[in-house]
Amino acid sequence: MKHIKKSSSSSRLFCDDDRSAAALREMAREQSLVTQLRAVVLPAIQLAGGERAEVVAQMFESILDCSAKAIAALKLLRLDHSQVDDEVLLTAMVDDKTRVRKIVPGDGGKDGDDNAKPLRRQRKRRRLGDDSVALETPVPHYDGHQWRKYGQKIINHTKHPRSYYKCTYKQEQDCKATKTVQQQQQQQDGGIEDEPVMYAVVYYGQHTCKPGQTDAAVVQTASSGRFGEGGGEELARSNSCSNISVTCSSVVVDNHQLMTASLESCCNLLDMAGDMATAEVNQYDQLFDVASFSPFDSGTAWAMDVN
DNA sequence: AAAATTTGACCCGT
DNA sequence: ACGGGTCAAATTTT
Repeated sequence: MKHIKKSSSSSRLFCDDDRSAAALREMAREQSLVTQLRAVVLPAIQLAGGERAEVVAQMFESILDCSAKAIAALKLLRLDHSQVDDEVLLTAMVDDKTRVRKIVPGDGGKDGDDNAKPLRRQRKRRRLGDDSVALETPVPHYDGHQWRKYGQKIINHTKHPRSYYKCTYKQEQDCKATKTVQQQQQQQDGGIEDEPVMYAVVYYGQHTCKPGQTDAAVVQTASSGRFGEGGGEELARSNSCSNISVTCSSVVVDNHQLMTASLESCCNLLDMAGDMATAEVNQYDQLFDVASFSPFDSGTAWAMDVN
């Protein structure tokens, strides 16, 4: 019987926290995998020509929507929890600011002060707590939507800039969806050479634009333009309150082996997709917009070169 | 010419 | 005050 007492409440908390965090990670991973699967499956179905493509696309959308909602719900729970046990958490995790975000209700802080500034326009700024979904993927551009880049920023302590996108139909249809994409730091050291470039994608808001006006023929390579050079890297998709990092992998036991195995399967999968697309393009020559469904562009190791 | 991206300034939450 | 999200003029691409 040593010091296993006073910390009992906090350790329990950590346990819960750990478990829910693990659950969140798994769910985010699921999202990443589904996203990647979609990038592989949809192009194939499209090329096979089928009215099924739309159905399948819808199903993918639904699946992703489900997990996004589940993630959001779980996050809310975590948030509540952390508020209730604020004191404990705050004292226990002083040095982990990113993990516990305390929500201060009042915070009058800096009001008054009505200086006469140029007052360009009232900008709504996204808040960190807003519902969002984050995930990591090698195919940040394929998500079935069209995006318009509206900014790029160099983020502290990161090697690659973050790109900001809003729905192409923001104007016409007032769609509020946005997303950010940022290439992940290549985690070297492992023996894995051709490790796929991964992008962190965070999705904010729901799409309210109607897909009807944007069928496959219209969907352009939302990213074929000029990326990759000076620093226009992109990321993929997500939408949650905090940054959940996911790595493509499958269920398992041994962490290390898991990573390796999953990465390999991931690469294989993507290679297959690349081959598929290339083959089809060569064969039909008219490529029915394969590119729009196979965002294997800049930086990544895809064999396909759209142009 | 129109549409999309780049880029630096602007602004706001922390 | 700082960091990062957004705006909008300039530039590039289509």
